[in-house]
Amino acid sequence: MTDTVSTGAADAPRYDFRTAEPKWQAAWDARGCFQVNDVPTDNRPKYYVMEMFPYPSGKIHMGHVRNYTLGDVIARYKRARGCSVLHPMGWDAFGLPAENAARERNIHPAKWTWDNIATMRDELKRMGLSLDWSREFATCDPAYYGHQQKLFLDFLRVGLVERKESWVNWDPVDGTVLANEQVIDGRGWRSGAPVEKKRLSQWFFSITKYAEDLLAALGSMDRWPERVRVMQENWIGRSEGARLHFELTQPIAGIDRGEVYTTRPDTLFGMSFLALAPEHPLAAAAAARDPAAAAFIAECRRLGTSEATIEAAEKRGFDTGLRVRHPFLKDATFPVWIANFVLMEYGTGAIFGCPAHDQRDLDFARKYGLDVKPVVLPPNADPANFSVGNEAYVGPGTIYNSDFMDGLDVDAAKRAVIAELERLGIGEGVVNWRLRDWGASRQRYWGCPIPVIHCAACGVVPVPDDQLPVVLPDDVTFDRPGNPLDHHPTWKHVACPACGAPAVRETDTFDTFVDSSWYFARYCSPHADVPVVREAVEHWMPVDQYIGGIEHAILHLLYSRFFTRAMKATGHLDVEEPFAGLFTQGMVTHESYRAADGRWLYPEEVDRLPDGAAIERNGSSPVTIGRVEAMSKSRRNTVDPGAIIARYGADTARWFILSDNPPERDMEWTEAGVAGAYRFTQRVFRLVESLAGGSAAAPIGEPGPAARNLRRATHRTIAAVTEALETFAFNVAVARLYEFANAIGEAERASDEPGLDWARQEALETLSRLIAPMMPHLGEELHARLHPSAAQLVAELAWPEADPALLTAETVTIAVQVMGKLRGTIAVPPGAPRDAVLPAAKADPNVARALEGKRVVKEIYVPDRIVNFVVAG
RNA sequence: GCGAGAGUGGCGGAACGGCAGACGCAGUCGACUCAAAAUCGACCGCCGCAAGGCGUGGGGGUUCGAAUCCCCCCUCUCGCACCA
Repeated sequence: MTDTVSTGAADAPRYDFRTAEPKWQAAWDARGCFQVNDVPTDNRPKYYVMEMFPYPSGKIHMGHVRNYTLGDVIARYKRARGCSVLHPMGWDAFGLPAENAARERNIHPAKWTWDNIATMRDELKRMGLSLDWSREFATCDPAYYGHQQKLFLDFLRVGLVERKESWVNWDPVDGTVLANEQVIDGRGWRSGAPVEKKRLSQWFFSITKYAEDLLAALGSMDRWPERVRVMQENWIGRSEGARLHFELTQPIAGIDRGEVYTTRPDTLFGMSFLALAPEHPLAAAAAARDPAAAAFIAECRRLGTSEATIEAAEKRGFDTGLRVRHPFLKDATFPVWIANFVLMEYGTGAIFGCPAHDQRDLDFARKYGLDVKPVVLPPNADPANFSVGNEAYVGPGTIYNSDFMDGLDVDAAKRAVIAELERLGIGEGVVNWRLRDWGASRQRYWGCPIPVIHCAACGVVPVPDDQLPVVLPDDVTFDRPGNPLDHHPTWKHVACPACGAPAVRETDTFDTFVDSSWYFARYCSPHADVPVVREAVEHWMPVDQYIGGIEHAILHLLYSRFFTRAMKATGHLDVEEPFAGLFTQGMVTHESYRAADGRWLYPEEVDRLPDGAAIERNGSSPVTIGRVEAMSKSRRNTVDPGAIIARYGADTARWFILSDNPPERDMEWTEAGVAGAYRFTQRVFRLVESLAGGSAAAPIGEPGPAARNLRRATHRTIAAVTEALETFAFNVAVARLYEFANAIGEAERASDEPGLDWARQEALETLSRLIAPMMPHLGEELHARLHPSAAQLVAELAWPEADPALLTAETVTIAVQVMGKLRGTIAVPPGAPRDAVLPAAKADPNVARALEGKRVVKEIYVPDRIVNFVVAG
């Protein structure tokens, strides 16, 4: 055949993604390319890749596109590498926005949610993701949440769930309780309203029972980002110290002592006061007899955690007039204060204050004129002169002024004092955790009902398994504040399953984080009539690669780790860690635009001028170009994926999003970048068109140099792209494919030498397959054009293998340095011997000039890399 | 304050201790066009006419050789933050 190099023709064939993309999506679908069995029927290695499932808020956004593209590249690559790949998708479908829509627009939350799911499913399908759609589910479906109720009841049976009264975070705007994890800087994570403290009866998952294990396991999770592990570590917050009690000189309201937790028991002799959290029972006892104390406590509560944050530096206290005895100093007593900086949630809600060696205690002591008595002497300090000013001494040193601890260092003193406290029976060494149990009750309609019944006679009665699922009623109204389930005329009134007497259903629903704490397990057997089928989860779990945003570093990921352990404890599965590998992607950002009158403008409302300035599209008034920041509706710097896919195709969107930068960093979405990616799809298509479908035979004799070089480029690209995909360096994989396309284009221009078409055929075929994880539709289209009668799709083909013999170039260029500075390059065969290379290096004119008149004292030669002459003088 | 990460052309970014800036975007010039778009070709770190010099946040060090390893410092981003 002859080479018909079509370059630059105006009528060059154009890749029509509008017909190609639906065509290949239908082909994958028809052949069930991405479906796997719950329990394997072959012995291929399993690979479970999953992205965080979306909340069906309306339409997909660019963050989804990035997330699902990343996962899809991995899924397609692993499939080509011979794995049986589980790649599922579903919907995190319960949540407050659905109720807000109901209140604001009078749409039922279920309808709003299912309509959004339909829209978003459609959009995801247009992306050409290699998902097993037969596993799709939504968490708002009783077929899902009924099993969640079963899990809850199982957890209840083994004591991993309990109902207890506690101080909770109350969001006055959303009208619900929030978990600690959902309070950001003292404000509700959704509403942004200052959170109040309330005492309520709530359901708690006993996540603290696994504190030790959740922390210890982080150490071996080497495929998680360091960042996330550290965040979880801090959140779990292990500390070692002592718990001890102080006797009150006079009991109050039946209380005769106060218990504190400290990590510095070695400073016990430096005590000058005891401080209570405002919510502490002893504080309440003091308030009961002293209106001033009550007023102080009320003031603390009114300020709440939110404004307390703003006033963080301001320490406030109230002296109750109570006094406690020191455990070791016979006659010493100390005042008991209520202090706003002591947290009821941590330790025992009470501390002993040692101002000399704790900055907070020192600030407090200075403000209220309390004693400051040093008991740790810094190295080389003079005990007669050492004193503490406005900075507490928290470093190492020798204990003094401390009776039996005198002369010990800090660690030895801690051991000594704990031993003494234990001997006297007034305290003990303990490990303390910052982690709290997970309060999961929410006073909301659009969530999974908590399957218990409250009976006046029997107490809390679990709903019997055979009455599950407890289904949400459809006929609810949103015309008044509060929980519609509670307002419903009949739903909550049921007979007690134990005694048959009239009883009341629990009207709280679960925190939606419960829904997402086990969905990865449900995907393994999504249609089973039990929560999970053991055989299926044992085959597929853990998730080999989980991908999502960093914003879930604590909440979702920690809850899921807990749930997996609890499911193991209740016999549902047999793994501890749900996610063996975790990848956290960066955000998608965009420039923001502002009109002269301050209105934010969408990118499509703005035109860029050649000089870089911007004007409004319909009016030519100037536009201020703002910062590049995360896409958000409020700043209107969003780009609708649906519009991009309609205009450029899914492959272009996928290619650009992968090519821009490393996936863990924030990427900037730009129109120019998308256009560049689109041009590449057309260029690659033209390369294949130019070969015009024939299959070229191998040459009889030795192929020409252009053919040989192209073959080497082909095999080196296979190796390079493989390596890049293995390490998540998708931007590098893209770069290697650009280079490869350039190499193919160059070969095209070579003379019609023997074997060139044959080498081009191999190159293009390889290109179609290497490109397919990123641009699957284009990959199929190229493959079909190269092999019009092919029986298999690229999606069904194995990954190309690089021939090791073709991985090195025929000649290598070696850099020649003199004293570490580059003076020239020489071309030699790979692995050329030292005594052939060094004379050639010296013969290079530039090198010769640099060596002139110098004495070479050392010659460094690293084969295929470098020559370096070290000279004297 | 504590912790984690990052500083490389106009921009995004490449680079087992071995030719810094691959690849893309933007830009410049040229070809093809009546013209434009598209396409194709060439150029594209800084200073310099050139020879050459200088260059990976700054300063030291190790090495024949450092963006890369070690020490000190600076800046930025993110997370946590009264946790006793």
